[in-house]
Amino acid sequence: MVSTNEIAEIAALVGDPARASMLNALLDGRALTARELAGVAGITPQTASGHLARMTTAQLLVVEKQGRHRYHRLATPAVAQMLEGITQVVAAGTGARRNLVVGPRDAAMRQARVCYDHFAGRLGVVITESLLARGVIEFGDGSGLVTEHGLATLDSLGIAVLGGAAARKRSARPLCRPCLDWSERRRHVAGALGAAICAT
Amino acid sequence: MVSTNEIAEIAALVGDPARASMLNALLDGRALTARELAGVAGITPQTASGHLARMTTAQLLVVEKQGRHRYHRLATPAVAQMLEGITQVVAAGTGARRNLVVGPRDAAMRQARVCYDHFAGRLGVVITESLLARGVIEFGDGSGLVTEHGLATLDSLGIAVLGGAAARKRSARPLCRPCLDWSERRRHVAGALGAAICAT
DNA sequence: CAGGTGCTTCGGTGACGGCCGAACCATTGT
DNA sequence: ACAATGGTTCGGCCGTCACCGAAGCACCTG
Repeated sequence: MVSTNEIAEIAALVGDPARASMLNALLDGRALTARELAGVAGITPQTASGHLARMTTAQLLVVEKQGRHRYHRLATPAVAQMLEGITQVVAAGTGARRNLVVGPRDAAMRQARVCYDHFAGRLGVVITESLLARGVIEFGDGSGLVTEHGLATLDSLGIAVLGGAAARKRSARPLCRPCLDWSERRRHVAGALGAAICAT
Repeated sequence: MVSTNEIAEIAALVGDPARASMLNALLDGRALTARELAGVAGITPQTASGHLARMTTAQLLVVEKQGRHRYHRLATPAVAQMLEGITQVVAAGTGARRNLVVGPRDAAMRQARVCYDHFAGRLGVVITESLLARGVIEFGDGSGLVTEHGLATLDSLGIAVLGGAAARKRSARPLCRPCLDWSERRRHVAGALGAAICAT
């Protein structure tokens, strides 16, 4: 059973303005650093660090250390849904017709959304499906790769995936990584390939 | 736009163990008094009164004064959904398979649930649909009534809707009121008729 | 009109927690 | 190896808020 104390614990975490700002900034699925989150919350980095640590131990966030940066992201889609639920209550309290304004914008958001630097949402999923069907990319478990055939195809489309063979080995960033989208619950292309497509 | 401060304000309200207990006790749609809520929260009535006042001004609760009692109830279904969302996060954090335990019980809950004193859930909706199809009741906007034909039908089923003609006029309580169910989002019979059917 | 009950308001106390300054690790680049 | 940068930990300050005792208000009942 879920005790009320646990509910209060989670709610209290969201109940601080600084933490609420950070969670809100992470709502679109991006992964931000502690400094960036401190900026949006209007607090110093050391204070933000404490907040982030607490939210991470409470399973609200997950960290992904990458070099000297630590990217923070919402742990599960359930967290986003919870925030959505709270927002609904706020909207219902401050004025009922607020939904009419948010509704269309939200629908457009779901359609073509940018997740950090690559396409997400329905558009991103469709693109990914197409690339998979044409044999341009392949997905393993937790990783992805671009086929030789796919590399040529992308070049012909004017998508510069890599600067050169040298850069290919240097780049610590995964070239093609599956990323589970929240609204669609399906994989889409992330990593350098996703960014390149998005730039094009 | 919904500011993060408003989100934090609402979340902070839920973030207190005492208030979370009270909200949890009100989750099934019942209306409880301040004393009862103080009991479930384990605090004195005067402390509970302060909590209830704050939640009422924040539009989380509505009060219904009835004699010297003051019944407190969740203001909107959105509040219940918000609590549901928080609970989901708690369940996801404390162990993923918790849903397997809660799931069946929750499903049974959705099937035949009692909302204060009348049927809700899927069973309640089905009954209501049936009554509507047979012309026993009719729904307007925000109110409902029992037809003459329906009164006879209910009598033949052994459902004592009214004690007598005198009681019919006395009762300040609406005889048949549509009540929007949370899980089904569809109307079901509330009021005295719902209570009578439930008793039978 | 008393007497009783439910509820709220007021005052004071205590503790939890957010905040920042300063010092301390870790990683990168020159 | 040495600065530089991002991030975390520690110590102390201060505001906010939950809590209860006591008194006051509102409403039923005899």
